[in-house]
Amino acid sequence: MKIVSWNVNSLKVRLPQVLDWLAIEQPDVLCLQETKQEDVNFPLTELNAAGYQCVFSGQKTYNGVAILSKQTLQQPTYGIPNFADEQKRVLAATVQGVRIVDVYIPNGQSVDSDKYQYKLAWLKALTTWLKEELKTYPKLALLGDYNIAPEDRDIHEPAAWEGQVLCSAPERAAFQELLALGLKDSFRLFEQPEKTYSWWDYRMNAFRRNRGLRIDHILLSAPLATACKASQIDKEARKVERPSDHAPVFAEIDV
DNA sequence: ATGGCTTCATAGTGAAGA
Repeated sequence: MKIVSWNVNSLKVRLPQVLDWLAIEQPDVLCLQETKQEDVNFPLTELNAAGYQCVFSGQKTYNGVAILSKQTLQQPTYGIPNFADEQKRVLAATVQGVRIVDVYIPNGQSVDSDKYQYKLAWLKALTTWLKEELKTYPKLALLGDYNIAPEDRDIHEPAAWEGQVLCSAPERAAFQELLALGLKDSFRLFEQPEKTYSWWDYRMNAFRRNRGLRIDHILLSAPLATACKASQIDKEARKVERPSDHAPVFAEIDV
């Protein structure tokens, strides 16, 4: 089972790229973030025609998540239960007995902002929920844009980013709390090239200079981590004309 | 250099992203 996370930064703008990419890569499951599209405008017809079932939760302008799957999507959940949030950032569904959780974790803007406090509270609510979810679904994959670079090796210039949002100690501690649930970072289960990132700023030729961060992740519960055969980041998708600023992140699991 | 670039909502600019 090939599962992928991709922050597309507007599904309206990126739909042709997503369709081209699906036709080539043929993942079993694709989790999208930042669709920035109300549900009434979701391109269901096009994606169904491409062979994918969909669940989606969107809003105008910001946020928005969707799960695309070749196989039947069951037991969909919208948002974090018992956590009031106007922002559409979470979707879960079961595919072939695997619980797929798609998250667009808040950016946080800067460590001294209200949005940063919202991010930390949000992460706490996510962790509390997943602890319960894992009891129901031992085979669980948490995919998405985490907006957290877990370690210095996930940053092109750690000194410049030290203590900044996406890299701060409380955010990294929150990431460790997710790992403490028994989840594994699929990317780090394997030997990886140095300086591999999943996001590059649109400005300052950041992609050409490989000035990036690894902030998109696929965490796997123990039974899935054991069954994981590969994980990589598809940098090619960032090279096309008018790309998303994020690249797709892959994990391949024997299920 | 507190900018750089892209998107959205909107009709000239501002917010937000990361």
